[in-house]
Order: sequence, then structure tokens, then C-alpha cells
Amino acid sequence: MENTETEKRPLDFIRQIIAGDLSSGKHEQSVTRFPPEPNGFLHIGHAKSICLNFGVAVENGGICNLRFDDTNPSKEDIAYVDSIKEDVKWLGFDWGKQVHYASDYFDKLYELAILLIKKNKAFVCELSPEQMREYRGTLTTPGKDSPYRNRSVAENLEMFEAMKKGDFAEGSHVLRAKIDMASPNLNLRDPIIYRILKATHHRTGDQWQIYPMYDYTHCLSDMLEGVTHSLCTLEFQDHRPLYNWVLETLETPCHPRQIEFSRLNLTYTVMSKRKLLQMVEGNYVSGWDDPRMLTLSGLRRRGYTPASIRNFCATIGIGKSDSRISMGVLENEIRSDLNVHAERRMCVLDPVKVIIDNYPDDLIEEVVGKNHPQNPDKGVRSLPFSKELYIERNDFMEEPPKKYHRLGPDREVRLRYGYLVQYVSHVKDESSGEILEIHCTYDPESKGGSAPDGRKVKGTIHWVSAAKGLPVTINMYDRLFKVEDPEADKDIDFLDQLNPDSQVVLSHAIAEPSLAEMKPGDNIQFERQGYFCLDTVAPTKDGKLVFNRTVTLRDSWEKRK
RNA sequence: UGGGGCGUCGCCAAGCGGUAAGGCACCGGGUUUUGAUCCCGGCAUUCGUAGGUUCGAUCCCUGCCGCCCCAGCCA
Repeated sequence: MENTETEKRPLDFIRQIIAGDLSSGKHEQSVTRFPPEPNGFLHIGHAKSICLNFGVAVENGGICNLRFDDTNPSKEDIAYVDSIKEDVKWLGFDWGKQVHYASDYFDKLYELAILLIKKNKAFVCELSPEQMREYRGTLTTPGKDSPYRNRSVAENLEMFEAMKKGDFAEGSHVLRAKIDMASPNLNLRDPIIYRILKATHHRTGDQWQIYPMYDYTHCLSDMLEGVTHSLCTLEFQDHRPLYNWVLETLETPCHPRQIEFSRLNLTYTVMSKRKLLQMVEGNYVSGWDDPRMLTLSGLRRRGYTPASIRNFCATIGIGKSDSRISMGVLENEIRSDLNVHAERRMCVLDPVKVIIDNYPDDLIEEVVGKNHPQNPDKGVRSLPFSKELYIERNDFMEEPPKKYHRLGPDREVRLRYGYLVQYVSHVKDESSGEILEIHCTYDPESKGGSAPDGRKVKGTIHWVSAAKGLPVTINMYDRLFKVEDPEADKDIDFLDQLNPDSQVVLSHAIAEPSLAEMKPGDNIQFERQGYFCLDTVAPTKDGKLVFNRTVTLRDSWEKRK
């Protein structure tokens, strides 16, 4: 008992509040919601919110609705709702019987707006956008009342009806809440709650000419769904008084509590949908699902697993301070998941030929490799071994430093699961300095890689048979930006800080033949290189399999150099 | 210069008046046919800062400093 208690991660402040409301009897069940606007793809920042909202439901036996906040038809699209549903499902969460839409509540919202007018708490305003800005005042000076603020209830009702019917031009009239133009909180200076938009909505078509604004819609949607805790990000803190005003003024039977937490930022990337859209539209990336994008679809294609993302969200926690998490934390989560689940294979990324002089010319032997070093249940596979092989170009050095324990003049190394080989000579192109081939002899007694006499061979390198190897293409992905915070300097366009080497295509890589059996999306570790997955969008190109590098292995050798 | 927030180890983050959890990173050491994994050990006399209250403060109060958000008919 005590052990499980102390080993558990302490509850974050939001879960503490919810646990308190449940134990005090304020609520019998928690109801949360994940409310994306269908105007872009979900990214890792949304995953934090999804894991929080759906996580709370799972942990407390509560409910979490998936609700599309679709109140702005000019920016939204059905394609986005489809991708969002797919991503939430992929992450491992279940929204139950139905998906909710703010647009489902348009009728109800309209009725409530009429009620607001009848309570003399809303009015139709004809100020132009420019005038509206002037009347709003500034951060330090109060605004002034709109000249239309004291229209009669009857006239407001009539004009709002006319707005709905489409009698007015877009931008000419709005419905405003009547609160306080002198409020130090700008959100309370008679905020607009309905505007005219002559756009076709992806669900309601041309049924409406007026659309409710976020502040008015969100709290009422929460209320209508019986949400108990409405969790959102910090920038909405100033909106909370308005959220509460609407519910109080309308005297709604249910009043959800809005609680804010800080949004996720990661080093070497940007998180706003607007900027991601900009990269997509400007062709800086191949699309929303480009493996370098921190969108869920990009991460999925990169080879990240749902569990790794859920674990990431759990380890960063929920708080209220502005933060920027190192990309290394995310990478660590996928490494630890894949270390356990991904089978191992060998693939030479940048090949250089090795010829084993004393090996029979036409012999091809089969050697046995473990699919996982720590998990025998993953089984074994056989690997063809032949006279000519490929090894990694950087696994040979003409003048190796002391600590380098790979191949070099007079050195012996182990070809993993193969044989121990001894360097004999090498051939190089004198003009370019490129190593053309390396000659070795093998110890026939060392099959499998063990030294018959127990001699110590420090280096073990991977290899692929030249005769049986499978040519593949590899996308080597790296961080998208050159700097930790691409948005830090306001004078520099974030697009100018893109990392030009974020994608390097290796078209001469050679993999062991068993890779031919892989299916798109399969995760694999190429020993000594990293984790890769067979691309899902274009698994083959020019007849060759295409692998995406998810993340490198930790490399303490590379680090000490 | 108005209002709303935030400030605990390099990065996150517990702590809720009784004398600084944990993770990542980092540094040592061990095992290892992946320089991977795994294992062991180290890593804040100090909680933005200055005062105050208290037997006792990271936790309460006050001032100061720093950072973030707000003037869309976006969400």
C-alpha cells in the first residue's frame, strides 16, 4: 500500500482539483472535453491536452468528449475533422458513442442570444471594425460606449433577426454583450458574440449567415454537455471572467469550471498551427505529415509510437509556468519504447566494400542473428555471409585514434554474428582519398563471432553480404530548425532558421535481405545506427524500400569526439 | 505606465508552515558479440530578490526585479 502510494507520480494541480471535487461530492463524475478547431492538423502540443482530458476521464471513470469547435467556417474544413479523429484514435483514446460539434448547438446558441437580448445584456452594433477598435480603448485607457448600446430590446431583437436572415452585409453588424467598456480586462469591453459570415459551413452548409464567437460558444457548449472541468491553455486566463459572465447572466443550470495550464513548447521546433500551415503551404516540408513535423501524423510517419507520446506527456507533467522542453526528452521516450519492442536488423547506411581473401569465392553461408538481444521470444533469423561484404564507411580508419575500436590497419574486429576478420590491406583512390575496398582474412573457427581461443576483440561492427544485400533508400531526419527557439528573435523570420540538413537522403544503403518482409509503419532498429520505420506514404521508391530514421541510438562515442 | 499569470538543479517538476521527491541531461564505475540496452554511485546547506510574521517559511504578508499573455468581426 505505502509502496504503491509513494511510487506513484504525484497528481498535477488540475487532477488534484478534480479529485477534490469528486471526493467532496461536488461532482459524481468528471466530464472533460478535448475541443480542437478543425483548421489544421493536431500536433504534439494537442497531445498534451488530449492526454490530460482523456486521461482524467480514464483515471476517474469519467467522460471526455471530442468536440469540434467549428464556429468559423472560413478557416475550417472537413478534411481536418477527419484527420483529427484519426489522430485521437491513434493516440489510443476513445470518445465514446458520438463526436460533438459546436455547430450542433447553433440553434440553441441562437435562442440563448435572444434571451441575452431580452435580458438587455446584448445589443446589435453597427460600428465598423475600425471604429470598433477606436471605441475599445487601449490597455491603459478605458473604452467608450458604442452609440448603438442603448437600442431598445425590441429593436435589437428585430435587427438580430435581420442579421440571421442575411439582410445585412458581412462586417456591417455584430451582436455584442453589454458588459463594461471601462473594464481593465479588454475581453469584457462589450465583446462581440455574433458576427455575419457569408461562408459555407462544412456541416451546416448555407443554413447560417451569422456565426457565434468562441467566447460565447465555448462556455455554452461546455454547459450543454455537462462538462465539469473545462481545461484550456494559459492564454485563455483573461477570458475566464467572460466565460463565467455568459453562464451567470444566462443563469444556466450547469456552470463548468475553467482551469488553465501552460502549453507545450519544444526546442528546435515551432508549435503554432499558423506557422505549421505556413511551412506546409510554402513547401518547406512535404505536408502536414512530413516526418520532420511535430504533428501527430508527422510523428506517426516518423516512427513514433502512441505509447511513446503518451509517456512523454506523462513525464513532462501539467503546470502553469512557461516552459520549453528539450527535444531530447521526446527522443528518450521513443528510444525506451522501441528498445523494448523493435526487432534488430543490420543495414549499412554508407557502404564500403570488404573482401575476405581467404573465404571461398562462391560460398554463401548462413549465420544466425538474434532479433532482440534481451528478449529470446523475438526469435532469430539467418543472415547470408559471403566473400564480399559491405561495412559502414566510418567503421574503417587508415589512422585510427587510440580509443577507436573498429577496423584499421593491423586490427581485428568482429563482424556481428559472422566471423572475426583481420585487416590485410586496403585500396584507395589517391586523388580523392576515397577508400575503395578493404581486404581482410577471416578466422574460420570464429563462426558466429566468438573467438575460439577466448581472445578479446573489442570492436563489433555490422555488415551486409554484397551478394545478397538489399539496396534501400534511407531518409535521415534531424531537427527542423537550427536554433532552440526559432521564435525568440522577433526580427528574424522563423523560416530563415530552418535546418538545411533536416532531411538527408541516403540512396546507396544496403540492408540485410530479411528487411524485404517489412510492412509499412513497422519499427525496426538498425544495429548501431538507430530506430527506423518503413515509410507509410511511399514505402517504395524506384523499386527500393524507403526507411525513415525515427531517432539515433545514444552515441557516447560520437559525443566524446 | 491597465489587467491577468509565472519565477524550486542545465530542462521539466514535486512540495500545500516543520527543515528540498522524481524524471531527463550531465559526471564517475560495472556488465555487454549494438561505443546500444542494463546495473551501481554522484549531482540544489538552497527555493528570483529584499524585508516582515513565526520557535521554525520554498510554503503566510509587503516591496522590488525578471519573464509570459491581452487592444481579431480567430480559437
